[in-house]
Parts: sequence; structure tokens; C-alpha cells
Amino acid sequence: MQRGTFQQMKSVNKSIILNKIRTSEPISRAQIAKETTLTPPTVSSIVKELIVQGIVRESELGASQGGRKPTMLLIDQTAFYVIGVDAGPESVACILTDLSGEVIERTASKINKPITNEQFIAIMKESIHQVMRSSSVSKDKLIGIGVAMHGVVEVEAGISLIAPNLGLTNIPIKMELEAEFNLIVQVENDARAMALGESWFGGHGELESMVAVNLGRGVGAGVVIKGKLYHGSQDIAGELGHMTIDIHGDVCECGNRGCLQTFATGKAIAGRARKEINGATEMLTGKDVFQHALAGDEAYIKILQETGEMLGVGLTNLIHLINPEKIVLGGGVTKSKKFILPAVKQTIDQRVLTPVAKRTEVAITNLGDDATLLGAVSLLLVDLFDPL
Amino acid sequence: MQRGTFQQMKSVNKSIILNKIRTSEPISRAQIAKETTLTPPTVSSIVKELIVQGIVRESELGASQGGRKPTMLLIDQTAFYVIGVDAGPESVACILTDLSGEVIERTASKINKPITNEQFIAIMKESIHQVMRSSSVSKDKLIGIGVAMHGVVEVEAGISLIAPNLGLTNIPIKMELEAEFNLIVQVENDARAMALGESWFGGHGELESMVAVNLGRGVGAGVVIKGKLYHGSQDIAGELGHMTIDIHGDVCECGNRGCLQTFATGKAIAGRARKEINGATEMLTGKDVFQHALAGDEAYIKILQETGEMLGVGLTNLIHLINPEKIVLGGGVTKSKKFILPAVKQTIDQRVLTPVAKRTEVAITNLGDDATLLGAVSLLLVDLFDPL
DNA sequence: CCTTTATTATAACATAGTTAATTAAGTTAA
DNA sequence: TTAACTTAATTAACTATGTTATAATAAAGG
Repeated sequence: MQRGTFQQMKSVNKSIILNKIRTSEPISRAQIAKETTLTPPTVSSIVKELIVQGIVRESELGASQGGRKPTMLLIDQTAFYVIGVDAGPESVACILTDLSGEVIERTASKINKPITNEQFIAIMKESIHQVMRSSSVSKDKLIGIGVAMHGVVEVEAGISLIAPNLGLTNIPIKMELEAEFNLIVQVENDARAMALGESWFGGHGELESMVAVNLGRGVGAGVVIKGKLYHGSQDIAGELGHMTIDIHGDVCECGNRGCLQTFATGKAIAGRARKEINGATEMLTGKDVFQHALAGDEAYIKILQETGEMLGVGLTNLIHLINPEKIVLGGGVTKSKKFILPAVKQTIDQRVLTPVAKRTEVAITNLGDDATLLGAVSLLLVDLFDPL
Repeated sequence: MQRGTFQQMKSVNKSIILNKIRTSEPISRAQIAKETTLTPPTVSSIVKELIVQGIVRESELGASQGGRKPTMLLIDQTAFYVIGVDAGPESVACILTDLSGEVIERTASKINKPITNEQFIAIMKESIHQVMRSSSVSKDKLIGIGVAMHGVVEVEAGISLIAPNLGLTNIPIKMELEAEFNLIVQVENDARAMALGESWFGGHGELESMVAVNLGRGVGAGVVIKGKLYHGSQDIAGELGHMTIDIHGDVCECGNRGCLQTFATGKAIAGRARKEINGATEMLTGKDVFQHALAGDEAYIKILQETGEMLGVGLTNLIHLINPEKIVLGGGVTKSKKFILPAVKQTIDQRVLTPVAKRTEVAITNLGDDATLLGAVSLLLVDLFDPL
């Protein structure tokens, strides 16, 4: 717990006002005072500071409500910029955005394996240098670099502990990038970054809690509670992929049986199709299953529906433990949402314990391919807009 | 988010100081200032208020550190009293304790079924009246009544939505008791109350997060994060009992298959013993299984070990989702801890993903039979000591 | 045009923490 | 024993920041 000081009192109010403007812009000072229960003078004085800082600006006057016209306030989305990096198993993508998440510049570099820690860091550095060079954004307007890294990440230290798909361990990302660029660097697991991005840019409004699930090569999830990522005590909260739902099921790469991952990844879907469908080729991929299902082949449709059911079982367990207000699904597998989503929803509806819990919303992300990159960006936006 | 005001700033500091005294008593003002980074005058002035309120008192002088002797401060455990009610499926237990959880008075009343909402409320009221009469504690020293209620509880409204073992629904506990006694009333699910009690009285020190699991008639859990119960968005977070771990397993009373409850309750243990062991009687109970195991019967020991393994699977799922610092097991089934606990620990150790997660502590409660009652009490102590 | 009402700013005030000085009550060593 | 030093707690002056009350401004409506 933070101790109570004047600075803290003020920064609380500053955050409240800044977030109110962000979520309700354009908005007048008087309106802010009403909606936040802060007094008008307090709002005025803090808004004045925010304007000096450049993060808020006055726009034209709004419509009068029967008296003086209000001066409307806006976030100056171009006051600051952020760099987001998505360090996946096959490539490093990098974007530079303004505060609204609008992409100003982007790059992507393929990773040639095998690779060393040094080479990997070098690729990240070069990507970041590149977006900085290509854009005309001056460096003092950059507030930091957010990195979404696959694998296991130690968040505080900013170290990638295990990056299985690169075969690397203990990469000191934060330290290296801070030394190179002299900017704030935040490193986070990719599924979790995606979750934060989803809560920040996904248009879900103010949720008390949400979970975003990334269905791709693995099954990862991020838990966002009151706008903040929940890490757990050892940074593994949300490790949905290796939840056991069938103790007698197939062996997972982790060594256990019946993990959710053995049902819900693209690879698992393809594997099950090859096993259960006569005439399925050896080279069948998850995408192929989707194509066949789209073409109306019942056998493949059934595979996808079963996938949805298993996912529904896993998500029901998640609802019973974490009970989020909303669950958002993203990642490659959600391309098959037409077949999977109804099965997921139906399964949850059947299995969940109480009637109220049935109200848990389940939706597909609408951020598309940039979800993780925007998540990386949001790591820093949270610092700026909601630091408490 | 609370807006920043002077009152709030002060109450933050008051809480910090009060909790510091509670956890580190006896402690001097100077020591508090050092450990909290508050300034000495701030500490002095707030301590003065706490002494006027009666909740803190000065004790004898401490040992000198080379200068003036410090006046040590203590919580006056008898400054206020709390009533805790455990409304179980078969009886209503009620205690009156001081602030340290020391039981001053207690009652227990059996519930004769069938019963109506009105009769049930009447029993609770009578129990509470009884402990108040029997003790010499004056009513203005009572800060409130905490109720640990089995089944599904809507916490804010203080309503027992579903009490399956009583066959009752929608019991307006909070409303009724507040009207009768004119005291603050907090109602909570029993497993969750137990969890809070465990974190408050269990002697675990300051944990960032913990989960307490109640293994009895059902399997319930409470999640405590930063000293506060985590409810989730619909008050069902921690519903561990109906986590699916074996989709093809036995049918559970909830209608699904392979819930943790089908493995880890006393009834489930007895049922599995009857099925798998030749010569087991039809009337075998969970207790009997424990007795046979204690007597060295390998077949029964195996049943308990398997129970521990299944519980370990469920707890591994929990660790992967919530990642608590510590897991505490309580309830009737833990009487068999000798056979179950090693299996639980070993299973978690085998199945958990990352090496750090293996460090999650798993322990048996040391609060014994009063765990739930003390949990009910702690519902109010949190309000008093840590209201933020 | 005057009254009403909404918006914003300003001034006087209140709250509560901070800094620095002071008092209190010891310990240590010449 | 007493001077010099430590540590503990209080007091006084100061500062930061929110609050209340009031004023200034601007628009709408009769």
C-alpha cells in the first residue's frame, strides 16, 4: 500500500481526470467535475497542468445547455508516442503509435534460427531503430518501449526466462533496450500483453475484469482486473493452455495428459482430424480443416465443434475460478469462429453452475493481427494514464 | 477508484499505522515511522487519535537503543468485540470474540429440517442474542456480525441465494440481522470466509495472495489477494469443486462429469472405496476409509493417495490460473492429511509448468474446527483494520 | 434588454503532511 | 559525576492541496 501524501492525493485526482477525458472526450471541465465528484476548482487546476504538459488540449466550444458554452477538452493523441514490439517465435514486429494506438510506422523482421541471445537482441534493437528513423517523431516525444515476448517472462526484471520456440533462455531484454535507447522498457508475456491491449483498445468499455485468450501455437491467457494485468505470485497466472481437463487424454508436450492445448491449438485440431477422418492427408494443417469445414464437410465441421466444446470446458473452469466479466478469444484458431464460437458458448451455458454466471460474455477479438502489438503499446499507456 | 481527498489521505495513513501495530506489536512510534516511511509527527498525531478511540494503548517502556526508551504501543484487543456465525447445513454455530479472535462466548444450535426461511433466520437471531446475553460485553463495544453461510451468497446485498443443503433460497440475512441488532452485518460464503480467516488468523505472515480450500461435504475455495477476498464479477470466483478434470469421469451432482468434487469429498472417497475394494460394506463412510488406512490397509491407503493425486491435479490447474503464493487445505477430509497431503504435493510438483511455480506452498490449516467461525469474525476485522 | 443559468476562474479557508527545532530521557566514557 | 552523545516524542512554522464561496463571463429565453 502506498502511504498517503499530498503528491499521491494529487496524482490520484490527476489520473481520474485524465482517464475521464480519455474515455469521454470531448468533455468540459464542468462535466468532469460532475462525473467524478471532484470540485470545479480542483478540476480546473489539474487540467491546467495537463495542458501545460501537452497531453490535453482545448478544442472548440461545445453546445450550450442554457448558459455559457463549455470549452471541450481532448487528449492530444500526438503529444506522445510509444513503440510496441511483438517478439514471436518466427519474427519480430515493431510499431510506433500515437497515444490513440494509431500506427505511424511499422517494421517486421524474420528470425533465422538457430539464433543466440545477442543476435536476438540485435534484431530487436535494429527494428526499433528502424521505426524511429522512418518516422519523423522526435525522440523526446517517445515515452517508452513495450515488448510482448512469447514464452515465460519475469516481468519486474524484464527478462525472458524461457523462449521455447527460439531455444533461448534468460534474455535480459529490459536491461539491453534501456541501455540502448534510454527509454522506459516494459516486457510482458505476449498473451498477457494481448489481454491488456484488448482491454485498452478493444472497445469493451469499463470492465471490472476480463480474460483474453490467445489460441494459436499454444493457448495462453491474460487476466485483467480493474484495468491492470494480474500476474500472480510467480508471473504464471493465466496459464490456461496446460489446464488438465481430461486426465486420461492425449499426452501434451508438457508431459501431462489432457491439457487444453491438446485440444485447442491449430496443430491439435489438425492432429485430431488426421486421426478421426478417413482420407485426411498426412500434411493436413489447422487451416485446411477450416477450409474443409467452410466447404461444408460435416466431418471437419464436427472436429471444429468438438474443439469448441473442449475450449468451453476449459473456459468454464476458468469462469469458476476467476469469474471474469468477459472473455475475449484471439489468435489464429479464432479464424474458425463460425464453427467454434457457438460450441464454446453452448458448452459454457450448459456447464456453468449458477444462472448469473451464464451471463459471462464470450466474444472474438476485433483487434485482428495487431492485437499483440497494440498490447505491447498498452503496457506503456497504462503507465501514463493509470499509474496507481 | 476513490478520488483523492484529505480524509482519504488520512485514512490511508491511519490504516497503515494500525496494521503496522497489529502485525508488529509491541512497537514504538519511532519504529512505526521508520518502517512505514511516515514522518514522526504524522505517526504521533494519528496514534493519539487511535488511543482516544481506544483501539490502541501504550504499554510499558521498551529497551533503550542507546537513547530515550521508546513507549511501546499495543492493540487493545478488548476495545471491541465481534460476533461470528457459521450457518452450516446442520447447525448454526455462533461465537463472540475480541479483536484477537479470542473466543469469549459460544453457542451452537441444531437445525431441524425441513425448515423455512423465517425459522432459519429465527435460529440465527436467537443464537446471537444468546452469546450477547451470556457475555458481559456491552453492546456499544460490538462492531458487527459476520455470517459464513454455506451455498451461494450475494455478498453486497447479504442474501443467501441458494442454500442447497437446507433447501432454501433467497434468505435476506443481512437485512434481517441489521434490523434486529442495529449492527454492521457482513455475509459471505463459508469457504471464502474460512479463507479470509485463514489469512487473518492462520499465522502465514503477509502473503501477496493465498487460496484456502475447504474439503468437506463439497469442495469450496476462497481467494485472498492482498488481504482482501476476491469475488469475481458474479461472486463465484473460487468455485473449485466443479472444476472439470476428467471429462469422461463420473457424473457429479451438478450434472457434469469428472468435477473435482467427484474425487475429493468424504462421500466421493467412500463411494470409490465401496466400488473398488472387495469386502467394503455398503455403509462405509469417508471416516471409515481413514480408519482403515490408519490401520495399515493398503487398499484404503491407495484410495486416499489417489484422492490426493486428483486434488493435486485440480490444484495444479488452480496454480496455473490464479498462481497464489500459498494454498491452505481445511475441512473434514484433511483429517486424512497423512495420506493425502504427500500425494497432493508430489502431484503438483510433477505437473506444474515452471520451476518457480513448484515453490507454491501447500499446507493444512491450523485453525481446526473454528476456521469458518473465525473467518466470519474476520469479515468485520478487515473492515476495522484494513478498510481501503 | 434583463433575468436566468451554465461555465470557468479566483480568493479565502481548511486539512493534513513536512521540516526543523525542542524537549525528554536515556547511555557512554572521561 | 558530569559532559557529550543517542534516541524518542512533541511542538511550531510551513507548505501543498482540496473546499467553499463568490465573482466574472457568456449564452439562452422571455
